[in-house]
Amino acid sequence: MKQHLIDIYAKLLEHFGPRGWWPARTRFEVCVGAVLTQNTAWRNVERAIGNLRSARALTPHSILALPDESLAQLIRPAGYFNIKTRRLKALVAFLDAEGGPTLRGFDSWPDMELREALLGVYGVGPETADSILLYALGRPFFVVDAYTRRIAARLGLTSPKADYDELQRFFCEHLPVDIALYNDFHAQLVILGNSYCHPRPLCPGCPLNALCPKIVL
DNA sequence: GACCAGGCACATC
DNA sequence: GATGTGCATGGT
Repeated sequence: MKQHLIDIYAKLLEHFGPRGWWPARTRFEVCVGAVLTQNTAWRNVERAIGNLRSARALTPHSILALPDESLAQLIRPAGYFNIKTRRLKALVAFLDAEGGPTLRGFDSWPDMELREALLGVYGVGPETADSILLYALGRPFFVVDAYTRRIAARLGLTSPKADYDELQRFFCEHLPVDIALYNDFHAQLVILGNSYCHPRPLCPGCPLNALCPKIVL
């Protein structure tokens, strides 16, 4: 199985090329995007981030200084704007207080302690925490999302009902601990999900068909 | 017009 | 502990 997962990654890499993720200009922007993309299509997040950039509100202090109503209007295209206003402010307050403007304050934190602290922030669940840990802070946490769950289930690797921790454990147990691999593998699963696994059945032409006969239509 | 999208907190049983 | 529900915009 260990080799199997690596083969799947190799096939994806060959097909899509390195993804160079996360799509953000700064580490802080990764954190903002991680909240805004909760249960939301990325193109809508891009509009919201574009609005924040135009308003020069892509810094911790500017976000914290904005009245809730103003922030909500800026992030409106990303949906759930009232909830996400609260979540964004809670996360930014934590990042600013503990990590400082460059997030360097986190450098001395052990991995698990940092994850627990993030999970304690309002609006930060396991996927948001792991996205921030991996893509903004360079920590070795495999990110599980809807695509990961769907694709792993279709490949017959995990149960469709597997919860977040089970899926994360599965990938971690069957992959070497490698931040660059975790980074690009997740990115590959997202591009695969967007390309072939939408809306429901896996399509002919999926680059995984050659490796995984179970998912051929 | 229905359904879906890179979740999470909270209520209820 | 498991399951259900609210949150909301924009694309297909």
